[in-house]
Amino acid sequence: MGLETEDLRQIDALVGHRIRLRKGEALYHAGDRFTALYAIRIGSLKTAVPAGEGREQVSGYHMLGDIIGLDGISTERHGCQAMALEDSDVCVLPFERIEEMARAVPPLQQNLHRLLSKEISRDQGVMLLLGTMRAGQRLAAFLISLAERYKQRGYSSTEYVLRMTREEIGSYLGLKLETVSRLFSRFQNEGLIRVQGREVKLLDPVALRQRVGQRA
Amino acid sequence: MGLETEDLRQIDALVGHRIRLRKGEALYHAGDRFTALYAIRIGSLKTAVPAGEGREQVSGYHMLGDIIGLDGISTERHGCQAMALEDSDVCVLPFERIEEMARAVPPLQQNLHRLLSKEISRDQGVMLLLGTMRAGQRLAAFLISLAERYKQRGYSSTEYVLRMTREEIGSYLGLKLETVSRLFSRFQNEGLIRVQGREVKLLDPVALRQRVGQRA
DNA sequence: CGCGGATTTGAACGGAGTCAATCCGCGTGG
DNA sequence: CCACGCGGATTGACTCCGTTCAAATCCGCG
Repeated sequence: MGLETEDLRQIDALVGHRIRLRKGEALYHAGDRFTALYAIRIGSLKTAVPAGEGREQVSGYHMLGDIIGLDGISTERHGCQAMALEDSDVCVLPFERIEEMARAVPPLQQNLHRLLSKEISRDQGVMLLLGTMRAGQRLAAFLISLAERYKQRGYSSTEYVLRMTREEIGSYLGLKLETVSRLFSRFQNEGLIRVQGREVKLLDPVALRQRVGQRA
Repeated sequence: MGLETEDLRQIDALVGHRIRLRKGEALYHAGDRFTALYAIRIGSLKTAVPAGEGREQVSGYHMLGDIIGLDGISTERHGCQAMALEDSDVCVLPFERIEEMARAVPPLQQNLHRLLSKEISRDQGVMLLLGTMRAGQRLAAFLISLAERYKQRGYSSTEYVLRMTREEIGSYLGLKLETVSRLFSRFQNEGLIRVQGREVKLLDPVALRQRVGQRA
């Protein structure tokens, strides 16, 4: 996901400019011409793929250090929309310049490949979640994955604030918002978490993790 | 998905050796060390990611010209298993050599990036399928996608032989094998297709395509 | 020719969706 | 300052699609 500090310095060398986004503002839309990748420096974004008839599915939640836009390379057009979930700041990484530098700097080339491959692995994880897990397992997996990502970034791994609505979480997990809401309540009753609106505290991460692997 | 003839010639230059696979034989397993990508020259393979407790989910069906193994780059280990669905032949493309050549030959570099990005787009399509579609829509989408891929390769786009069992198809689509079987029967009763075992004929591709987009 | 895996089909169950009512929190304007 | 409005969240009742369990049949292959 994120890159090492060493690599960040390399990245800095090819940064174009920065873009400020207000909450709810789109960085790009599905169908827009692809020219660059974007590194998140402040805030968080969701990506959503069009699902016909104006509907859409949330395909990812991205935070500090994440690099987005990778799916646009093949068609030269973005396949999804990226929207700020809060006021955010992203760096523009012109892709042509990335390719140039990747040719000259092998470690950067490797990082790029790893980045792309990691995204593939991430997507496979989501496919597994959507294809084989029950609703409760999905939400548990989601909460744990968030915890791990916050931890990596130096934040608390047991307490965080959701940036997405119940509906967006549901869309991401292939569930309806009512189901997500009910599961939050159930997890709270079972003493696994404490929820209040978007504030979440994981009271029993171990039990939560077990939930992911079991058939209930 | 596949590459142009021009590119295939480039690829040929970096081919290692060939591997012959018998039906049911694995090209690699999840956890195996990653060293190369593989181009399918004859036959077809499925990829499957482990899903805990010996279970697994089919994550892809790959045929002539497809290149597999992309998810192993980031961790240097394969994240899934690749198994031949029939006697097959694959070319080994040592990844180190690919990276070398990509540095020297920009068009090859671009192809590699496109390849990786295309895989991400494909996965997003599957996520959409698993996250938003009903069972009937999923199978219809699957049948159509197969038709398109066969067409691209010069085969009939309305008549083909499934290489996967009902169970494997179900696993790929997030359904149980009984559901897949029932849907085949229903589609046949509705005059959309003709099925006999693994032989499928699309009688009304247009209606089938409509099925994907509607809420039933 | 017979075995075993794959497929089909039926009946009953249950988990998540749908529809609907209510509540909560927050920004906005009177 | 506070009442109002509105989007988001919660909760309940009921429905329905896909699963589960079970049995029968088909079929490829040794």
